[in-house]
Formats: sequence, structure tokens, C-alpha cells
Amino acid sequence: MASINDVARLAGVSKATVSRVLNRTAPVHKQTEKRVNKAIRLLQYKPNLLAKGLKQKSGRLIGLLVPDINHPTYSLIVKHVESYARAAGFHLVLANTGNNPDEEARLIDNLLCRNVDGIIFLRVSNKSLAAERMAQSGVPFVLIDRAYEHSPFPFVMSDNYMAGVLAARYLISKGHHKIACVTGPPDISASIQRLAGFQDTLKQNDIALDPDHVLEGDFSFECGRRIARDILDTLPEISAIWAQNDPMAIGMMHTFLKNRIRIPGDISIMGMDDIELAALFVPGLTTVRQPFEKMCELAVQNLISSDSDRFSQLLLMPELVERDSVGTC
Amino acid sequence: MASINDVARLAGVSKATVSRVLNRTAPVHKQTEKRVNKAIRLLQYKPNLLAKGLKQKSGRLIGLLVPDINHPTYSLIVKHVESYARAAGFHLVLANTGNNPDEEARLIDNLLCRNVDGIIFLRVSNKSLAAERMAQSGVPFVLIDRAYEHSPFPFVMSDNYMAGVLAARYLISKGHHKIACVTGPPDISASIQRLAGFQDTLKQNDIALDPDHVLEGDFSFECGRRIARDILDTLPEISAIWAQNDPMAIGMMHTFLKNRIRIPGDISIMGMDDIELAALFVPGLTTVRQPFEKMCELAVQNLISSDSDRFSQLLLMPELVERDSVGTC
DNA sequence: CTGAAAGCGCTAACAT
DNA sequence: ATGTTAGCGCTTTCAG
Repeated sequence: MASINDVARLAGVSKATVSRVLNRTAPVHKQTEKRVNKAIRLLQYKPNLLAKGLKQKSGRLIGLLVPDINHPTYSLIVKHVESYARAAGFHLVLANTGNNPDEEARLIDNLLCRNVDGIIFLRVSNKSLAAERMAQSGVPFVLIDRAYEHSPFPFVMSDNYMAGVLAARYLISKGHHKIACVTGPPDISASIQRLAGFQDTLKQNDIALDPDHVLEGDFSFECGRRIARDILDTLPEISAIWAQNDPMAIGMMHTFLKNRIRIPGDISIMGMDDIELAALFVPGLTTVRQPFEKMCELAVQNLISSDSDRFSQLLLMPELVERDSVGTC
Repeated sequence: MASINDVARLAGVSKATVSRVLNRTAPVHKQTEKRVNKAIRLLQYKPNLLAKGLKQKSGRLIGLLVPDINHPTYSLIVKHVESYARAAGFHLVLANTGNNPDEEARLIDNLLCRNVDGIIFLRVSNKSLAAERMAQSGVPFVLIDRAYEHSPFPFVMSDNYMAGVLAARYLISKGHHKIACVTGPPDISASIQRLAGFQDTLKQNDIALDPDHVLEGDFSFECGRRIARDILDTLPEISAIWAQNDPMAIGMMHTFLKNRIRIPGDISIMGMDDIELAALFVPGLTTVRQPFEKMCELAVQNLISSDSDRFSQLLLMPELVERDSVGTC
């Protein structure tokens, strides 16, 4: 592998000059520039980013930590983050935390060793000390789709409380009052906020959300299936359910349909996120859309922008997407 | 950020010794080791992987190039590759090629600049020169789920011809003879091989696969929906369809169900891959399973193993998974 | 068992 | 406009 020295020698210049034409960091005579470029081509020279990074103390790398790469919601986020990161000249180091705080901590340390320019976290549990660890390191970071309540840490996420409000309002507008809610993990503030908005709105409309009608899920397809079965067995009176993400909603629809329960004829289902599949399932899933692409764009932008114009906390508005899974009651 | 020099100074040893305790690369006196470790703890020292990589000419990084991170099949592969790579002490640099050969080429160059230890490719098009480029660079690489026919390049993938055979045999065993096949992109040899196995097997059983019954797809949900509509309009006589991947099969089921076509009552659908959703959709999708986890394990292993015990080409057996989307005819 | 010194490939003063 | 030099933080001979 040719190095900058080889190029310099072949072009008959110093490596400083080569560096200059490479990075346009100072004016170079047209003629010399031509010679250098020719040498680069001849030698198939590729600058060594490790050396460059070592010198500049930046690996041009962004770390992205997700709980589960294969989860439809997260893989969507990964895609958008990668896209915006690369557009800005950064590569993405992707790692699965599996929702394991120890693993997460280890990964953070590893990434810091690589002189990443920043780290983006997805849905770390409230128990995780990731943000504290990062704050201490001084390396920029952003939490996506997840924040510590009343925390001083930077995040960009949807207004989860409003998502609950939107969901409740919609179900109410369709005449439902026997309503259930399937939450995410209880140690995630998104779950808590969404439930709060949902519950408050129902109450304001004199509809009680029976504590027994708040079911604890974990954001997976699988738990949606399980909980749907429970509802069939023990809560036959329910007419509408808001699942706090689409995979759970789709998992529930699966079980209901398999048991010849019609949607929305017999029961109405609503989700949140608006993953690709929400539009694809039969019936199409009415859901509360999170503006993931915008979130990712802002997260990346924030991470790599200079300290001065870095925002700290950003709440984006979710949006109702009406399809066919909610009927009138 | 403390460097190895700081540690050495604080521990009263040379940095060579610090390096030795860090990497267990040579015996160190128990006492000195203790002092060094103490200093490391005190300073919260983290070795700089850029410097280490520069010296050792290895970034402990594996590049993974996929056409679409959000595609269910690929995100599954990403997950497994990440898992095995990290278990072996490597981080993953993930990038989306969007099936764009130019982008792919640029990414390869970028990754090579980072001294990656290897690159794994997913489903590059036949038109892509990725493998040639890589071969020339001398950096190890593996193609997953995709190979150049009669090529000298290393790959690990399913036996796509056999997948076609399995699908055909199964449909035949259920009494179907009016059969259609939805392929992947025509410039992907997986599409070609799968079709060949399918077609040959039908022929051996005296069932003709009318050329009009071979529909060209692109492996996406969306094209499944479109093609299902075409079939409804123009090919009402079809009794069974093999879609060459699950997303297309699921997209088709969506359209059929929406048009009150029963599955498998009116038409039978079969897929390939066995993504999570295949088990979840209603009806459950009968499919040809690819052993993705094993494929990824082998790909990573191959990539990072020493030259001597590196295999070159590996074909794994796919496997039929019977669910509820195919009926008897 | 430990230290000194060279150097990986690059950039960034500082000269000229 | 270009060259010289001094490192970035680490590993790795080579001595001792």
C-alpha cells in the first residue's frame, strides 16, 4: 500500500505538498498539483485514515448503539442515521446493545477508544448510565427516541405525551370508551409519557382507563401476540386498544385475526411509529407516526455541528396516520 | 484524555512496559504490573485504537455493505454479522449501498482507507465490480447471499438452486400445476439460480412453467403488492405462487387478502428466507428457510481467520418451513 | 524482566 | 508556493 511518502517521492515534492493538494488546505501551484495527482493515480494511493485520525484526533466515525438491529423501528432509524452521517462524511460504527447496560458500557468505552466524533443512542433503559458516562468523556452524544426525564442530556425525540393525546383523542372521536393500552417496557420514559398523555386525555373526556386495562409489553411482535391472547381470555369487553408501537399492534392483530376476531369489526387496534409494515398489513394499521427521518437528520446534524450551534433537547411532533384498523363504536 | 505516556510516568515505568501489561505480550513482574494497572485506573486510561491500528495496520474493523438496512432480510443479516464480529473483537462499519455500484465503489475505497480487516458484501448486483476491486486490494472479503457465477471469489450463501427445487417439490406435492414464480432482480444470480431449480423440477414432473408466469420482482414488499394485482387482473387461473423472498410473498398476500382472495383457499403462496414476519403474518407463510445465522457466523469466521484455513466458497442447504399459506389443489 | 529508540502515515506549525 | 520538522499514541525490535 502506497503511502504519502511514495507519492511525494514520485512527484518530486514534499509530503506536505501532497497533503495540501489532498485536502485543499493551502494553495498549490497548478503544475505541481498536476504532478502530484498523477503520482496519486499511478500509485493508486489511498490516504490512511488511521494516521489522519490519529493526528487530527477524530476518526470521522459516529457510533450508533441500538437495542436490536433487526427490530423494524430501529432498523429504520439506523438507515436514516447512516444516510445523514455519510452525507456529512462520517462512517457509522453500529453495535447492538441487546438492552444490556453492561454491554452498552463496554461498547461506549470501545467507541471512545476509536476517537469517534460522537455517539447516538437508542432507547437505553432508564437504568443505563450511558449518558452520564458520555457526559464525563466530553464526547458529543445524542439520545434518539428516548430521554432521561428532567435530564440535562441532549436528545431528539417525538413528543411522547402528545402521541398519547393524539391516540386517545382519535379513539374517543370514534366513540370508544372500553379502551386498553399496551405499553412498552416500564423503565423507558417513552412508555411512561405515552401512557400519561393517553390516560390524561381519556380522563378529561370522562373515560376511565381501568388499571387492569394497562398491559405491560416490551415493544416486540411477540409480546403483542401474547397480550392479545390474554385480552381474549380475560378482557372480552374491550372495544379498542392502543399499542404503544406498531410491532406490538401488528402482533396483536395477528392473534386476533387467527382467532377469527375481525378488525376493526370486533375490536379496533391502533399503533405508534408508522413502520413500513403498518401500511402493508391487512387491515392497514392506524397509527401515530414518529418523524424518524427528521429525528435522525437532526441528531446527526447536532452531533457534528460545532459546539456553538448545538441544540440540546428537541421534541418533534408526532402525527396521526389513519388507516383501517380502527372502527366506530 | 490520558495517553500511554501519562500512565508510564505515573507508574514510573517505560511505555513499553505499559504496552506489555496491556496486551500481555511479554511477561511483566507482578509488582510492576500492579503499579501499572493502578495508574491505568487512576487516569481512566483508554488505549487509542487509531494509534494502535496505525502501528499494527489493522483497524479491528469489519465493513458491511448492504443494499438496504431497513429490509427485513438484510437487517437480520446485519444483526448476526455484528454479533459474530463483535464476539471476535471487531466493530462493524455499516453502510448502505442502495444497490448503487458507484456508491459501492466509493464505500469500498473509504473502508480500505480505514484499514478494515475485511469487508462483507450483501447482494451486490452482477454489474458490480466490487469483488474485482477488493481482490485487487488484497483485503479479505466475503460475499453473503450472493455470488458471481463461476467466479473465483469467496462467498457463503444458500444453495439457491436447491431452494427452487424444494419450493417446486412442495407445491407439486400439494397437487398444484398452474404455478407462477416471482423472481428477484434479473441481474442477481440468486434470482437466476432459484428460478432454474424451480423450473427444472417442475419440468421433471411434466409441469410447464409458462414464461408468462415468471414475473420479475425486486425483492421488496411493494413489488409483491403490485405483482399480485397484475396476477389478479391477467392470470386468474394460477393456483400457487412461489415468491423468491418473503417480503414479496407477504406483499402479495396483502393485496390478495385485501381483495377478498382467500389464502390458501383461493390461491397458495410460498416465500423464501423465513424472516421473523413469515411466522407472524396471517396466514403463516410457508417458506424456504435460509440459514442466515450460520451464514453470518461462517462469513465472519472466514474473514478474520488466517489465510491458511480460509475457505473460499461455501454453499449451505436451505430448508422447507411449512406453515399455512399453501393448500392442496 | 525492563527501557530506549525507531517508526507506522499523516498534518500543522514554522521556515523559506 | 513549497520544504522541514515535530509529533499524534502506540508497538516492537534491540539492548541490557
